[in-house]
Amino acid sequence: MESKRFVLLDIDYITENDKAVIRLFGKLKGNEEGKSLIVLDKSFEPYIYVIPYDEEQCIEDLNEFDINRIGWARKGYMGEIKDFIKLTLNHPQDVPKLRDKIRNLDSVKDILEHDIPFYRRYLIDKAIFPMAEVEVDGTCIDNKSINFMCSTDVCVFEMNGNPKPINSEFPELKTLSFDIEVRNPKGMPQAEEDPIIMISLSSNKGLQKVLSTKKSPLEYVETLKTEAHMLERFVEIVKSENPDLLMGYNSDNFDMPYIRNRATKLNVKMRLGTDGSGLKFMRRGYTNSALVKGRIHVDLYLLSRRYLQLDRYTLERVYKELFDEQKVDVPGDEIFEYWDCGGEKLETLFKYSLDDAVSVTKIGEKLLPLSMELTRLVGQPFFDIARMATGQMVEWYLIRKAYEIGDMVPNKPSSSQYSERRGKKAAGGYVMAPVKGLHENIVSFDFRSLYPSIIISKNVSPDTLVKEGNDNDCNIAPELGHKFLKTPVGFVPSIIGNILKERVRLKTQMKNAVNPREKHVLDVQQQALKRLANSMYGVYGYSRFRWYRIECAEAVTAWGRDFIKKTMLNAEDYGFKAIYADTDGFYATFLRDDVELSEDK
DNA sequence: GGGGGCCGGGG
DNA sequence: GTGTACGGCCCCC
Repeated sequence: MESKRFVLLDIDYITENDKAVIRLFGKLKGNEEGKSLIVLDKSFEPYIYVIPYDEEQCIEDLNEFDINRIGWARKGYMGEIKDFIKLTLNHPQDVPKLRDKIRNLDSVKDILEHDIPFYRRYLIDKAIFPMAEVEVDGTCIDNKSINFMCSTDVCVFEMNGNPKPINSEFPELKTLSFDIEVRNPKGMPQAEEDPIIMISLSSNKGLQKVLSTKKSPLEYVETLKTEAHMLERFVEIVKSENPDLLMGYNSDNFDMPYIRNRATKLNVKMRLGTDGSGLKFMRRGYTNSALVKGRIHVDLYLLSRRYLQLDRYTLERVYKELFDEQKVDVPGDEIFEYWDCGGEKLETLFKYSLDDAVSVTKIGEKLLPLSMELTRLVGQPFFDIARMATGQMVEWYLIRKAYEIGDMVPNKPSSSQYSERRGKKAAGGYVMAPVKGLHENIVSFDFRSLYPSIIISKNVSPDTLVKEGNDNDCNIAPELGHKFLKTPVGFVPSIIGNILKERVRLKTQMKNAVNPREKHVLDVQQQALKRLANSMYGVYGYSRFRWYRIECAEAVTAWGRDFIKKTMLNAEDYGFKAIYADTDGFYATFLRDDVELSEDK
């Protein structure tokens, strides 16, 4: 028995002898620093909860199914502590197979926690976080015995017991950015016909290279005989560089699928994964994502859309925004001409291609830290976080917190619940149309984190919402009259409260920090908390969310409107006349100068 | 004003 | 994969 300490990069599961085996992908720390690791855990089992109408009958009915075992669990649910049947199944895929049959039993009222993917369940139950360090005990196993082909030098390790989370610093990751150029003389590239002519690579450790089938005096150009050789060389470089992150721009929907299609046509195996596996594609709603096992493929287009507020999100535009520099530009429909022409034109194309990959590396350096912190906060894989809307992050954060305090996680809405919810919409924030004209002496007022503050101060939460009760014990929302218990502190308010407290702590620490790098890390951490707190209100109003409660959404905005209107009236007494208001702040002109300016809020 | 359709990025 | 999730803008009635 030995132990391994590593940065947890990613997680999935495979099936061996009809049983699920969790795989933790990591980078080793300590004396084998930098080597890739795959930890296997064969001991984790899928489970769901059942609320019975008739316990005895229910257990009898459940025994008819091919399930592993039946037990009991005590959990908090809708503000009460209750006992639930815990059903342990043989395989994660038995859950979607059996859940409808179980739910439809006459002895069953409902089933719970049947829609939490197995790998996510693992991270939550074992209290481990991606992008942080983990320690495991176990034994190394022979690499070849698991039929891993063409893998990078990787340690495969079978785990005993539980993984231990290590309180660790922000890990330093190796990134490799890539970009392809295609010869497409007729409109948009068609993988059936148009070959890849260049693959540019750029790492955060100094590698800069362009693979191509044409020659160039430029020292960073490496010429390969054929397109197939170029793809093989790309795989070779990824293996030798062994990056943790593979980055592209719109690579989920362009580069990766294109590479896959060309590689299939040319019969090249793109074994980019640390387990020797090829490219995989997942449908995620309206779009695709491309994944490489053991490395994290990040598409910066998605992150740019999430974190930057721009009119357009071309690589050029994003780069300009972050670095205020113009990139080399070659119009897409002229690339084939630059390529065919040769000479200086070709040289420009090489430069452009490398510049794209280098820009991706630089943009990554700006955008990745926030996603990293959100990953460490929410506790779901970086791959998922980089493709998740903030509202979803909030939900997964709450799911983890619910598990920590022994609360049951509400179900996702069924399609009928969803369509019913979609019909209702909570009224929004107060908006006052701007007063026309040129104004002078403008003052702006805004509430710091208005909605999070309301949720906390009014204890707005699904588990504190009451239909009946003594008004004295309740906060009552204006306009609508929704009531919320003053005590105990609700689930969502307590979590937002902790987030805001932690944020204050980080900001103080930040102010006192001397080291600029430390300051920056703390700043990103507090930004991540801010994002999470500010999005938390959304879980009440978005029809797809588990903690959806229209009364909570309505109450929050009603209090918000109430506060801002009262503040505007109040401000008039001090000589301010509001000229424009929106949700959590307003602009006013100062009419009198005999009153001293007071602090806002 | 509200529902349906389309598009984003990439070459 | 304990799958199938966007949001803004334009057009048209």
